[in-house]
Amino acid sequence: MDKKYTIKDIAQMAGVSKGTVDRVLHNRGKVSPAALEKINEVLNVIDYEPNLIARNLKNTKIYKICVLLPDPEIDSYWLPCVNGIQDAVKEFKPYSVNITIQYFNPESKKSFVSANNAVLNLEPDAVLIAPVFHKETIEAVKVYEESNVIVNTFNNQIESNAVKCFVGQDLYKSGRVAASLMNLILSEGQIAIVHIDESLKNAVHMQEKEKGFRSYFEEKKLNSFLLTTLKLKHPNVESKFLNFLEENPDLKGIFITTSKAYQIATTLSGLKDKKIALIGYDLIEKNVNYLNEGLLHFLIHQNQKRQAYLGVSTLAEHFLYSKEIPETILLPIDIINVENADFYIY
Amino acid sequence: MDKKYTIKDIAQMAGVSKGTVDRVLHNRGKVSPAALEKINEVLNVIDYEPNLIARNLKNTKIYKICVLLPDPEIDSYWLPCVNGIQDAVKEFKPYSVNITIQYFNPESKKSFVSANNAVLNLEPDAVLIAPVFHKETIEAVKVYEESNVIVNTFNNQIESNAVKCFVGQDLYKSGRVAASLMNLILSEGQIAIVHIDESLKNAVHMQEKEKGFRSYFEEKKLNSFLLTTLKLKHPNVESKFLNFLEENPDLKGIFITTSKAYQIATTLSGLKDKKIALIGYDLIEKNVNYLNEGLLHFLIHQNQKRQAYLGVSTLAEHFLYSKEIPETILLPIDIINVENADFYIY
DNA sequence: ATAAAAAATGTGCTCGAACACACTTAAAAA
DNA sequence: TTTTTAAGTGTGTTCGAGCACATTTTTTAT
Repeated sequence: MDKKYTIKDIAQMAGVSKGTVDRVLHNRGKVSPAALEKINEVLNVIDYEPNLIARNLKNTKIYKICVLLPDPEIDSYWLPCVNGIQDAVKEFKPYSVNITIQYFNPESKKSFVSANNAVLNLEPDAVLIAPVFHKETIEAVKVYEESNVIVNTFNNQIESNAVKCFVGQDLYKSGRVAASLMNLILSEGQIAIVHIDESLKNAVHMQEKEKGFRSYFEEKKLNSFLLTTLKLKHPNVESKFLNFLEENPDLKGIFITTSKAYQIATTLSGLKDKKIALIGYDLIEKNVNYLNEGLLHFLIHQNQKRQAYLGVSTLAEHFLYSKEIPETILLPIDIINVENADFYIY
Repeated sequence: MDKKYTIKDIAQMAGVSKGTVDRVLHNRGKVSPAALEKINEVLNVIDYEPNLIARNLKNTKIYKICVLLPDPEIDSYWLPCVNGIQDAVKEFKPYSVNITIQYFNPESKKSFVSANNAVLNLEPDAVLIAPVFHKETIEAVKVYEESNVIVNTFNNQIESNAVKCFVGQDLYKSGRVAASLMNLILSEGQIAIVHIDESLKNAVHMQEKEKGFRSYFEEKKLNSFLLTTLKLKHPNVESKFLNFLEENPDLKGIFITTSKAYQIATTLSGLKDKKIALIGYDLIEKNVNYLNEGLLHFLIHQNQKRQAYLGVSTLAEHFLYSKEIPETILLPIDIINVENADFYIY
């Protein structure tokens, strides 16, 4: 019943040679109707599963997968991704899949373009892109498509049907999750939605989260809340935020749409009298520290490590085992507080 | 640089035959110091990774893994586990690993014992047990050890160093997580810790959760809360609970330590005037429905599906790729509310 | 010095799928 | 009927690791 049948077994049972069986299995034609029927009869009775091990043995091609990632030394947000990729590298090392990372400067479009050119020169079979620059990515993807290179993206979504698969999170929903948590901590008052970012690369990202956040309060008709949006940019994050605090002395909660919640927490830790609910994103060390201190109340885990890992592993498994690549992989929106954070940090 | 070296390559480089290289790689002895040195020199320079595909090709042994699981038709709690196992079955079908499930009646120790005997007759290479019956499991594990069968457990932990690996959750911590959420919904009042179970099989399980729950309030010195424990057993869950409600009219919150939170929610849905915070376990359909209705506030996801999957997949990968089996795999304590539940339901 | 034993080394086959190529049989054309 | 072409079928090799066995070299004993 659970015996593993081989092509040779089938050939024997059908009274033909393994070559003929092979032709039937792969629709290579050149098979007489009589032989076809005999073989199909056998195939209908038994449950043939080709031995993937043997199939791949013959395949000496080394598949090349390139990952385009912002340099984590410039923006440490991307560090977990490197770990995720390295996990995949380790996993697929014994197989004929070669994974390389190409870093670029997340503040320089030029750097992104030249990184793409470098990748193209490596003639990869597939690439995984963190599409920080929208327009430039669209163009790069076009070139990859012409060269028959499979493209996966992660973290940020871009609209292009040349992209095979996107790994990420439903940002709108994650904003709603944040809102539901905020509504649990507070029952009324002013809440600020704060966008902190050096560049405005994540504009769409942050907007989606804000939309989701606001939708929750609107839908539930929670009129006792007042939502205010605040944009902060690199050199003067703290000063501008302090201004905002002075102008809004009754602020009760802050939803930070990026991983920079720790910056707000740092500022607030200097003001002892303020008791403000903070919800942010990502389990980076500084955030977790403030979680432990009780200044940060919730973090939403975007699990970039797993995003990056899944981005390449689906590609590798596609090449190795001809697994299908799903169009989108949406990771769960993990709710983290001080009590369960440990289990999400690797 | 990233070329894949084969044993033949190494043999050629070292000026010996592949047989000798093989002996060195596997410490099979019978190698002259001169040859050993030459080969080691080559191995130090290049980065040899044996081709696992080729290695496993020759290995025609079909590994047998048996899963001992309570019949999900008797207790639907175990249904997700079946799905997890079936995922693993699908994944490893093309390889020489055979996974079978042996069901037993979770209310009958006799059934568990006979299931173990049936499994033993199949002469498995490894088993994964849901150790519902503590004493019986310990004894069964002893027998498996004597027959050199690897034993993994999941869901419940048992103390036996004959068990190779446990997959589960930190129950104490999960109780603390529940407490932290309760403390967010309520700021004072009486909270009931409710243990619901047909049999008292999960005694340790539930106790650990209660300990964790209580520890949170004790540690934070939250004296405005009053914690009460309530045990409910099958035939008269509702009546006893209604009694309890009458005797404790000021009850503000309930923490249900099993997956039966929906039973409490059902009863409460009949009493319109009560507004009680509910936190329970497991994303079973009935619970999720009450989550959507707003009667249940939080669920803690124990992810039995993944527990079962990991339980067998670590075994399969151990056999196929000689991966190490970790001693314990602790799954994260996922916090679920109505906003993020979708992403955890498969 | 020669035979016997031991140690070291090399050869060749296996696993299952895939595919090139050789071969046989049947059908169509001369 | 014979030749040519096409259709159908079978054989043999490859992939890399692993291991049995044959062969060669070295060491030890007689």
